Amino acid sequence: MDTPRKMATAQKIMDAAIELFAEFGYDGVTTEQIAEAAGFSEKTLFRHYHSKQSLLEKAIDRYHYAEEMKAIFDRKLSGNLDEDLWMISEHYHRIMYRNRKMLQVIMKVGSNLPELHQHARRHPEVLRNLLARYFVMMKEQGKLRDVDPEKVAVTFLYMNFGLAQIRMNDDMTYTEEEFQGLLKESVDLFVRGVTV
Amino acid sequence: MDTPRKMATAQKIMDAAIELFAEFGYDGVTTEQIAEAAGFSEKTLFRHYHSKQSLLEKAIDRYHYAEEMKAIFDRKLSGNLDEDLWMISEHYHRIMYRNRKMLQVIMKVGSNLPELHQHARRHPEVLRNLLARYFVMMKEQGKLRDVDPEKVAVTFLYMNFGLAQIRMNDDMTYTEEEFQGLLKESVDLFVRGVTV
DNA sequence: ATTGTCAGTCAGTGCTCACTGACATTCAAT
DNA sequence: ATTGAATGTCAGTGAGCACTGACTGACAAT
Repeated sequence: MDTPRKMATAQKIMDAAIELFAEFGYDGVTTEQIAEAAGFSEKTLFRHYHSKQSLLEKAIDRYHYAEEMKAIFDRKLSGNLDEDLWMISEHYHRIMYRNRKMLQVIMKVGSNLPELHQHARRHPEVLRNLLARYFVMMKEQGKLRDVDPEKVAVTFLYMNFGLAQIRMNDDMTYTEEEFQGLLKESVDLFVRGVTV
Repeated sequence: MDTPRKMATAQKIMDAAIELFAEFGYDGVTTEQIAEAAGFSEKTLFRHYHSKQSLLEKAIDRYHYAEEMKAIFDRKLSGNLDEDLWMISEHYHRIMYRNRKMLQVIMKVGSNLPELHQHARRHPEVLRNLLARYFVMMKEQGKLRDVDPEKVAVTFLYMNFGLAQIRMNDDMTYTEEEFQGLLKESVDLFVRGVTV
């Protein structure tokens, strides 16, 4: 049976693992270090996860984002370019920030674990398609100047991806407010760039 | 004496090392694999680099970009926003593409090697300052609308950084031409976004 | 008081890996 | 043909690491 106590320790161990994997990489961390950081013995780690790799794999299941973005596109779009893009950006960065540790892990894991890469690469792909569809729609409604919606989608996606990097590491070069200001300016710039 | 033969093997070994580090990460590659990929015995690797880490460190000396970007700003700017930004982007992406393997290495190395991170983080910082100064100048000359030059610089930098990611891995989702087209559209969009 | 669950201890196994030393071999230049 | 530098071979060392097994202790529910 999965008692709450059991789950709590499993959780703590995973938290510690993600934290350490993000900083030092999968190969850069020992199971002993993970266990110690979680406050348990190494033995306990192996009782909950039968291998180091399975621990990583379970952690990856935490990493969502495609699904969440899809939901946003399905429900919340107004048709106002400025509003929509701002909203999309906000959600995107919230998701990226929440998952930043796992993202660092994924970026650091090499091709040793190929399934992981496939898995991770799917997500931005989904978002790109959602954005492209959206821009096609907007163009049909005459809300864009003569641009290639695909390219515009990619530009918007990677602009945001780039900006998200700023908050990946924990150095506080930007406060939350400063970052929001930066985002605001970026999205505004982008909207001006694609409208007439 | 450093004979040409000696240098050639040292070079081959380093090339192989960078290639493998980029794909599997520093900890994910053995010295034996590196030597084999380079076509030499492991022993020879250690005769040229007295440790695995020193091999990585020597490799990092290859990684330039701040200096190159500085040179571009010093000489080649015309004052025409569109031209300048397009030129800067082009150079940036050429440098990033040339150094892509090392960039992958750097991104994958964990905090085990902190000097490396410091070293790497300096480069975008320099470029950001160069861009900020440039946008301040342009604004003084009345070539920008009422924007914050710092934020504009950061947006431009990270937009390009994001786009550079597209070509980091060797999956050929974009051809060289398609990528240039994408860049063109991005820079164009950006220029429209910051001018009146 | 008993029993089941979860965690700790400790000693250990088997493997991998960075790195070495002694000696043999290849190769290029004279 | 000789020499010296560069590379190969092979066997090994010592450390680190994922992972295990046998056993003990803490605690909560019945």
